[in-house]
Amino acid sequence: MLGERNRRVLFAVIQCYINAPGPVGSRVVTKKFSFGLSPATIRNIMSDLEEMGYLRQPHTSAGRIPTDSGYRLYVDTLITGKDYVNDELLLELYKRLETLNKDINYFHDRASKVLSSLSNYIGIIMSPKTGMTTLNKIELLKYRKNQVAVILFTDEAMIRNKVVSIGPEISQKDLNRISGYINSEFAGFTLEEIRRIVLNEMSEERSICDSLISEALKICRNVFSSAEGDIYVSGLSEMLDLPDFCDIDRIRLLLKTIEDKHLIVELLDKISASDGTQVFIGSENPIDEMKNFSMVISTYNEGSKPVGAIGLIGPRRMNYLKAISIVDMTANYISNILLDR
Amino acid sequence: MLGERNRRVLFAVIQCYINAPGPVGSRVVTKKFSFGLSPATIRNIMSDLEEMGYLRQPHTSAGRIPTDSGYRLYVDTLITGKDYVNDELLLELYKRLETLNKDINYFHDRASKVLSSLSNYIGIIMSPKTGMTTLNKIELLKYRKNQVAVILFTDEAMIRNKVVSIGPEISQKDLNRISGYINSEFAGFTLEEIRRIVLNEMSEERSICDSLISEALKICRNVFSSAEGDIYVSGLSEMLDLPDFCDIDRIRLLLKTIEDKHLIVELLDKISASDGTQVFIGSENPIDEMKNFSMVISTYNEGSKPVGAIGLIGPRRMNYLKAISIVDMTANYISNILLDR
DNA sequence: ATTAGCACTCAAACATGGAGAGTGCTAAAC
DNA sequence: GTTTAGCACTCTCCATGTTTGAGTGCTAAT
Repeated sequence: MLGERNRRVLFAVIQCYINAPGPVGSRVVTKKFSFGLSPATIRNIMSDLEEMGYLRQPHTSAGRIPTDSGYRLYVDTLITGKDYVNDELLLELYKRLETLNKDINYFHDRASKVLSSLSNYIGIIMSPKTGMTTLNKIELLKYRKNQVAVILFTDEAMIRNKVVSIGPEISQKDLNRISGYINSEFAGFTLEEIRRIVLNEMSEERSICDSLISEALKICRNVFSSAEGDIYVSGLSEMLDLPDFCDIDRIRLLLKTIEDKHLIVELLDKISASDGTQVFIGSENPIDEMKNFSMVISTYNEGSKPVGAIGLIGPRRMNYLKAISIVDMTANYISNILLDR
Repeated sequence: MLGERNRRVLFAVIQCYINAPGPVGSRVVTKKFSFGLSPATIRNIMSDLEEMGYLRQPHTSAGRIPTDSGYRLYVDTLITGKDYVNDELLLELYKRLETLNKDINYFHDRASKVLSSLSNYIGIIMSPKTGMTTLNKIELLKYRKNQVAVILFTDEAMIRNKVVSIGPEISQKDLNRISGYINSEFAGFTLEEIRRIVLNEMSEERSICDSLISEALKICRNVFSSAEGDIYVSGLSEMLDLPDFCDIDRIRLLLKTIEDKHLIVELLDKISASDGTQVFIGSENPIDEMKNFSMVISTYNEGSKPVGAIGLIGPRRMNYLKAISIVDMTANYISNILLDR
């Protein structure tokens, strides 16, 4: 088992490594921390830690760097400790998120910027997956000839609009009848449920006499079809300033993965079913392309229902303390805003 | 003046350089192109071209690479030639843009992806600057207590929505009166004009008795205040695959500029006042941070009015022929779609 | 159990030396 | 006069040593 002293040395190494990349030697540890032990003793301890798999040497006769299990131990201690809230950080965060209180529009965009600028890592926010959100009401507005604007209100205050082209011209009055019908029938259902019901209905009644209903169904299918959530990413450039990104191939891979989006959307989607803040360290990362990075992810809630996810992507050598704090606090802040309205 | 033969040699060098980075030597030119001249003669010509400022040597006894003025000459020839349309490319482009015909929603996103994937450079699209677009109609829909959803229809088929919090509760009936008033008063004006008028009105009648009008003005101010256009960027990762980006600092700078957006928005905004396809080569670039890159920009129109801009960002060593073709054709395609509806 | 001392190892930084590509110049050829 | 062959020269790139410094592991003394 891992003794208290060994653990303290491990954490010392991790902290050194987070502060400055590059293998950490025994002398450095004795200088920065006062263990009251000589470098030789530290060496022995570090050797033990290596055997246990918490540290590793990039090559013989270099210092040690933490392994993923080393980080894991460290992070677990942090999380159970829960003493990570930093007043200064909290204040800064609140200051920057304050505007969200006044104006909730485009909050994804702005909140992801806050995440990244405060942490210097990549901030991501996933808007509620359409499938999870429930319909508040729908409005159909005639726009031009043959075009209808569909305004979708959800209970989560996400509004989406879409222009749908229709065959025959429909009067605003008829549009009102359609929307009234949809609202009375479907309000409170999740968009995903509605999608399924509509698809069913369509396949059942292939030959619908009433052209109005047929048009209504067509509109519904169009609007409720795309069920994917969208993610907002920011802070790429800040992240490149970190010394970890001297390697161009890593940048390439990261950018590709992020531009692709679907892998991340998938992951965040799974996460948002669960609750609490999760940390993926390097190889723990479910996304293969990201096994060189760490992620801190949490969900934000509408009431008690998780509706979206936020997170940070950074190097393995991430400042986990800070990252976890930021993600945690931001998630809470957003949840509160959503609740208050 | 520049003789025909010299010009042909210059273009040969440029084409070699575009195909593969790295200084172009006299021998290579003679091998790839059949001028019927020996390397020595080519050397003399290249020396002349250097004196005229069209080529330069990165260091003594290396081959030549084109200067910005060299590229400029080349591009000008391309543009006046106008014979750059490539059938194969055209076909591919149309195939990919076809979906836009059916569903105009999110077309920025999709069109910028087409731009980038076809060119391997960065594709950008600027949505119509709000200031330029004209109001078709506005709809105010009651959403929750104290919240009104504002749906803004413009003549350019851009729809924007926003949630506005209001003080006292207003009935849907009153909202209809407000929107009716706005529509009758402002339809056909540009959003920028409306913004100015509203601001004026507010400062003039500080003490408005009718609380309804006062609320209406508040809503207007909120909705019409943000006049900035938004840009959509894609293809960063593809671009990194080019051999030009071995240097990490360039990537950093580029990413920063793109994330910042406002510089690019400003530029595209100026452009969209004018017409036609424009090319900025390296140092010609109005944006300082982008003086290591080239841009090809064009506008797309609603009828005869330019309403947005599209473009490509690539290395100086860009395939200008292809880039100009792609931008040109895409701009035309989008304009046609906007017209047809 | 801890520590001082010492030999050993390895990467990173710097220096050295062709090889190769390309130029500029001069003198000869057309 | 234009073009070309020939040759000396220059500069980068690459591979190969050499040095330096940080850091370890081991052993013997405390």
